[in-house]
Amino acid sequence: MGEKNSHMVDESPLAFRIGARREEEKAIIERLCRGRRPVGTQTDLIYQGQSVRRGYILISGWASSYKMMPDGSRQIIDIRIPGDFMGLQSMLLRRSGYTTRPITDIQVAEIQLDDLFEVFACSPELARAILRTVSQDGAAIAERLVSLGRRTAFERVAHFMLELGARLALVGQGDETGFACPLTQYHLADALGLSAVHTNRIIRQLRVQGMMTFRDGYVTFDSRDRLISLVGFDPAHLQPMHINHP
Amino acid sequence: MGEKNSHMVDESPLAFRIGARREEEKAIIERLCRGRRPVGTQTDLIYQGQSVRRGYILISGWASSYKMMPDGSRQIIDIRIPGDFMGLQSMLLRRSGYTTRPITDIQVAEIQLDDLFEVFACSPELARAILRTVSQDGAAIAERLVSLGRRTAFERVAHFMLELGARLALVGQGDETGFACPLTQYHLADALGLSAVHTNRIIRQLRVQGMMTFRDGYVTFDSRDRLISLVGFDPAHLQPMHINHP
DNA sequence: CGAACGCTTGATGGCCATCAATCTCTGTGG
DNA sequence: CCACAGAGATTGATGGCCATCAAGCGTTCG
Repeated sequence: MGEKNSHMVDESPLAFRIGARREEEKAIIERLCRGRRPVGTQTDLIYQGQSVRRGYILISGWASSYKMMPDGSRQIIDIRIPGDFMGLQSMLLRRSGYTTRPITDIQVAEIQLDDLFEVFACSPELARAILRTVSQDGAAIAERLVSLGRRTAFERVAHFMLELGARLALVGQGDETGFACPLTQYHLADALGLSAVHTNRIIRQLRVQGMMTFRDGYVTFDSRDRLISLVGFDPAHLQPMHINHP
Repeated sequence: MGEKNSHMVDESPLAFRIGARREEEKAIIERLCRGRRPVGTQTDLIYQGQSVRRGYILISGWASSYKMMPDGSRQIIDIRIPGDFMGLQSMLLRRSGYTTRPITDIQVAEIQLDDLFEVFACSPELARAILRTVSQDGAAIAERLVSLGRRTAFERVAHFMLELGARLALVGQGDETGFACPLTQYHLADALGLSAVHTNRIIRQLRVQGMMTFRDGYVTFDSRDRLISLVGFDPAHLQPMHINHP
């Protein structure tokens, strides 16, 4: 479970995720993550349209980046979990198109673009590993694009939960039996392009069919293998990484 | 039009796009793009599931990257135009989740990951500019995620065409009156999560309303301003770039 | 204790998928 | 030179998935 790995997570989910083993590499990442600070759920880290050039590494807690639509509806671009980069785009582009807001209370490390380039200069291997995590994040978004374009509501929910479980496992939180999940059904709906009402029905359907239970902040895979084959989930793009063993 | 800028496009759409003005920078990009070669529409550049570590810069022509679904349907992740990177993910991750295939005959420059890191080491400014173009590509995908999640078919088609027009303008092809577009209605449908039949109806609707015409391989914005305000298009994330003037 | 939030379930309807048929255009081979 | 096949575009008819509206429930918290 997440318990026994929690010390790794607290210390540096990023190092854990990219498989940094040598002290030297851990030290570089630790320096990158210096100056961590807590942020509450009321505070937007990055605001739709702002032009501040900051990025963050999420140390603990969950966040979401989303876009508000003119009619008041919302599309969540991505759910961010410990070890994820946030705001790379607003660092590089003129403006961020999206708002990033904590879902739970979180801890973040603020990073400057120059810090990243410094890492790139110091350790090409580490640079490669970091680019790889960013690519993984991109692949996750592309995978949800596929979901929204060509999958039914049932498949979307199943894929999303399986994917989230796999990502969490990469940073030592949760395993194939399930994971702690602070999302509401509204978060799910907004991430998957569904209405909250319909999302609720699908969750019930998953529960009734003995596939998956989402209740009281916890997701349980009641029959993970059947679910995986039923919806055609492919975890290929989420393999764990090891520096120097790409 | 594309005509008068065609020499820039042929020489290096990437240099043009990132606003490389100094000869030194152009030379670095030119070296990155050495060894260009043609690829026909029958040949997949990157194949869903392959593990070859290659990337490409698209020099001329259009391509698409997509995922085939078990039921035979298709979701296009992105349409690639000159100046775009292709296959960064398959360079960094273990496998590519998607197939990349030319739409027209194209010219590509094959690049290795080490080439990129070399550029990063040589010219931080250029590195930043390249990362920025990659971020732009990511932002474009996120923007289509929003479309598939929360916009009607009408809005999706309009946004997609406006965005494509803006991206093409960045590499000197087309302008606000329209652009040459080798896509079929099937491409459009597969990119927007729609059926080809419905896509056809929406295109007719756009034409009848005097907003936009898509016919014989050419997109014409009959009333671009009205269309932009009608569907709430925001080109903020597509501003042209200038090295050293971020 | 009332308000806010999240979850749940029923009823109605609309957007868009699907099936089906026709038409044009292009390229190919007899 | 024409028959034919295939790709792409177009339009009508039918139906299903999911949005929307509406109402009620339990829990938390000021």
